[in-house]
Amino acid sequence: MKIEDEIKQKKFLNAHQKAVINLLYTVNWLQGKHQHLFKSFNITPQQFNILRILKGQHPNSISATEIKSRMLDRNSDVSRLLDRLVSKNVIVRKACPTDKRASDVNLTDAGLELLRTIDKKQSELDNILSLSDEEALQLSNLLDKSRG
Amino acid sequence: MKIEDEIKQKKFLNAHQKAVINLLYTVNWLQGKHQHLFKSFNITPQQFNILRILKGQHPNSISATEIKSRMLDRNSDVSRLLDRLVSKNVIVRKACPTDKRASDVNLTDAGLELLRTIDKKQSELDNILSLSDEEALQLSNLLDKSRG
DNA sequence: CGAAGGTATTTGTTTAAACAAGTACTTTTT
DNA sequence: AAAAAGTACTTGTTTAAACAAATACCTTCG
Repeated sequence: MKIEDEIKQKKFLNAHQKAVINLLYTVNWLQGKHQHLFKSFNITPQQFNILRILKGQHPNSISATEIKSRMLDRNSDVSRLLDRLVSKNVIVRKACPTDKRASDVNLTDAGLELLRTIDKKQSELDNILSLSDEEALQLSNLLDKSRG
Repeated sequence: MKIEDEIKQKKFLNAHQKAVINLLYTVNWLQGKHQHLFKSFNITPQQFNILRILKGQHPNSISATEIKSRMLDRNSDVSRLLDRLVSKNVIVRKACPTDKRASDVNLTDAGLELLRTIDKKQSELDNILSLSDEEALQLSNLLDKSRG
């Protein structure tokens, strides 16, 4: 369905404005799908984002600051996001031996297990976009270019 | 800058996954820009979204339900969003004469004035994306297709 | 060395999102 | 016409964002 019909706005000032609104609308739709999947595992998309980053690093640990720099939303309150993940027993925070200000964050066995479980449903996520591989690539390239 | 470098993740499972992550990342970036602009007017992007919908309708009124159906984020708590706009004196809520459950929402003069002021800065928004008109259109079409 | 400045993270506070449940109608159905 | 079902919100509550400020530690430089 075209964006004009989705939000019942027939006219846009120009192609840029239309693309911006379409981006905002589409990601909202996308986040809804993500939330639905993650909710069954009792985590939020942002929490999954952190788990994904930790997995890429596993079995090495990583600091909160480094996590923040890799997050999709860098304005996040990483400190309290980590608190929530600790209370779910999927990550652990240890004091960094070389820098007492910093913390080393790691996945727990339970965290790894959770990621494995989610991975099994990952296919549902990967095929959310109704695009061919070539179109997906084209979209990604346009997005890279969009950010200037 | 490519998404790989932005989030320091070199490998993606496939083109779909990369496009999904790029979408989430790009919109986050985009919302940051929007928030920065709207903050100077003391409103949130969602509040602006509602004002924009009301403007498209002006001088006619529109119900809360209809506003919700046109919003970019349809899960919003429209009721309290409208409360906040009322308390800022930019909209008014009247009882709908034909349906006592419904409310008629309208922009106030102050609301129109606010929109005019924002419009003057609109050009900053319209050129956020570093894309040609053709590319913007192409992006919009890919997004429409993405949602299936 | 010791002040000055930078970094990593936590904490506080205000505001908004998320989800469920309630209220007051209106419309449909029997 | 009265019960049942649907609609248009509103309210309550829990959880998370947003933004500013504080804390504790590291680094640098005179």
